[in-house]
Amino acid sequence: MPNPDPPGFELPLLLFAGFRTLIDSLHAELATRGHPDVRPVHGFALQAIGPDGASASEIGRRLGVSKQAAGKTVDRLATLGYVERADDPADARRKLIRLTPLGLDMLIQSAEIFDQLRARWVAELGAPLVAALESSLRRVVPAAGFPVDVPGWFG
Amino acid sequence: MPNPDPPGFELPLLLFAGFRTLIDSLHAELATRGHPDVRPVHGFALQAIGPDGASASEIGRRLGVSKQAAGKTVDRLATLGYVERADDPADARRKLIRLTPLGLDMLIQSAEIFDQLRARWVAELGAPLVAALESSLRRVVPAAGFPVDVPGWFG
DNA sequence: CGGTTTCGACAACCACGTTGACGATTCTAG
DNA sequence: CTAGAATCGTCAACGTGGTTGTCGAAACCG
Repeated sequence: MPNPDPPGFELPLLLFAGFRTLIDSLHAELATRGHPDVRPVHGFALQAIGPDGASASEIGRRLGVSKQAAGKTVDRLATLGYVERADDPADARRKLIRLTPLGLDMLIQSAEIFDQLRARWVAELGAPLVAALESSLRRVVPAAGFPVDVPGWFG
Repeated sequence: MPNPDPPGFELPLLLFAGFRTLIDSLHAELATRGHPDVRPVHGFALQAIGPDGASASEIGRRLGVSKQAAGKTVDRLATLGYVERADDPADARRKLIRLTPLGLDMLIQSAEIFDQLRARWVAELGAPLVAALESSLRRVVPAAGFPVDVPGWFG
């Protein structure tokens, strides 16, 4: 019977707390920069759309959710003014989802804030420890590019 | 303008992916051990209840959610057979939520599986790297005991 | 050309969270 | 001791993010 010190349940808690800390800080900062209404889910969706745009089905695929769920998220993002739908001239079925300038700004700001947050960790822990943390995690998580399926994991 | 390598947005992704990996593995394994229907949220709730039991309001406080939300979760847990409600002899308002043998078993199995999963990381990375990962995170996350408020973070 | 696939939308549903309100009970001051 | 305040659990209404199933329209392909 394994009984290591510390107990195994601390590891997931720490990982989640670290993730949460970063996301919460990101959105607190985004709120002060003109993006008060954006939620974590929206940030991931905006990332999935990217500067080149994508169809709703494609977004769903990248996010690991159904096209219907992606469509709903796009609806909300459109309401918030972060994306717009345009007809695809090459395929009358598709609607191309594109970032508005506001959406693009949000993406740019997020990248900047994330860099600052990482820098804060470097200031706290030193560059080697942060690098070790990243490389350790890279080795232990199953290979997944950006399109990591984040939503819905709780349900 | 900070432009470190790797970019800052990789860090939260890695943390989340690490967390996700552990939780997914946990529940895949739990499913093979007689707990197929339990969800991540339920595991946290069971932890919040603990072997000594707790009131619904107390569970909500530990989880960082409203007492109403905690009550709903308790409902589902009771339906699944993981907890039972008992009148508190000392306070007619309270209902004491206690783990059933099934709920206690789930908690015990979870601890065991988490230990095994951590051991797997140790086998992959070596004990020093895993320890460094944990101690780094401990330093960088705001102090929070077990009752880390996990649910609802996405909404 | 016709069968199959894909796209986006609609509906119904579920899980999990929120506020606000409520009676019942307990705590606490005066 | 009793009146007011706080707490407990529950109910109702709602929001958000997910699911499946269905559907017509359009595109793809043998």
